[in-house]
Amino acid sequence: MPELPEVETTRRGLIPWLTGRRVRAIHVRQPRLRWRVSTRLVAELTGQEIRDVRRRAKYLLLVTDAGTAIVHLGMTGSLRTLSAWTEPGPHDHIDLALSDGGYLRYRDPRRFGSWHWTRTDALRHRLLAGLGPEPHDPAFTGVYLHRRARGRKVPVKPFLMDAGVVVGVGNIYASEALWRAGIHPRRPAGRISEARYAELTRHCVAVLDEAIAAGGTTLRDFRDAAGEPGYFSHDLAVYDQRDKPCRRCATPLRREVIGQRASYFCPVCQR
DNA sequence: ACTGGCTCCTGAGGGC
DNA sequence: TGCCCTCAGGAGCCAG
Repeated sequence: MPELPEVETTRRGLIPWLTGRRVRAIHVRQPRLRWRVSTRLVAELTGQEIRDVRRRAKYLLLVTDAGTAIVHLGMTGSLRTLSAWTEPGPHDHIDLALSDGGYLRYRDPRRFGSWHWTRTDALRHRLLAGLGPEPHDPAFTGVYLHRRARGRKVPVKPFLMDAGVVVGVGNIYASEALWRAGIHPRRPAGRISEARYAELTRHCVAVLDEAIAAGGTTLRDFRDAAGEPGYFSHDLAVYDQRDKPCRRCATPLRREVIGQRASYFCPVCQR
């Protein structure tokens, strides 16, 4: 669930609670996430002061002098801050006890998320090394997308969701950006003009920015660091809106599976 | 190099 | 009320 806006909303909420705090202790109640949480992470993160909370793609980076914890929220993960201890629920897998008496609590019912530890430059970690540009990176342009798409037959929607192409655009915002750009999600990536790709990059950035401003999209699980849902759900033009009238042309919106993912679009104004 | 398909896991919601 | 089925915001990995 968390796409870039949800991860960024979480990051912004965590910063005032984490930076400058020391990790007093780590409680891993369930180490079996997407990958097993390493004992090395627990050993080396304990006692460290968190210098900064950064984000690369949908990964959150807890930066310390000894190394960096690389956290992914998967589909249902959330990080919450607690000012005092409360009894953990069944899916509260990891707690960081902080030096000010607070806690950072990781909840993830489906356990598709992950926690990694690296002593060196996190951006060179194998999970991050091959990622494409951030949507806000000046390198993310129509020229860039057009070049990357050359010869590709894959539908543009899964192309846009490929983190090797551009990061952070997941199933919701890919549908939204394509609707705004008037591009059919099934159109082969290699058959879109540079000008249309330029338009698409602008819509990607705009929809992600609007979602961040609204605190993200909560469909069911997402909560920010304070436990609050995001409000961008009200502004979704197509995602999860099957049969509702298109906001532009009133045609009933369609839902089709493209690349194994539910996709929502207007069959008339997206070409 | 691409492409499509599978996989990990739990819970919500709909139909009967 | 309960059972069964389908679906869910990610993305690494594999075979062809």
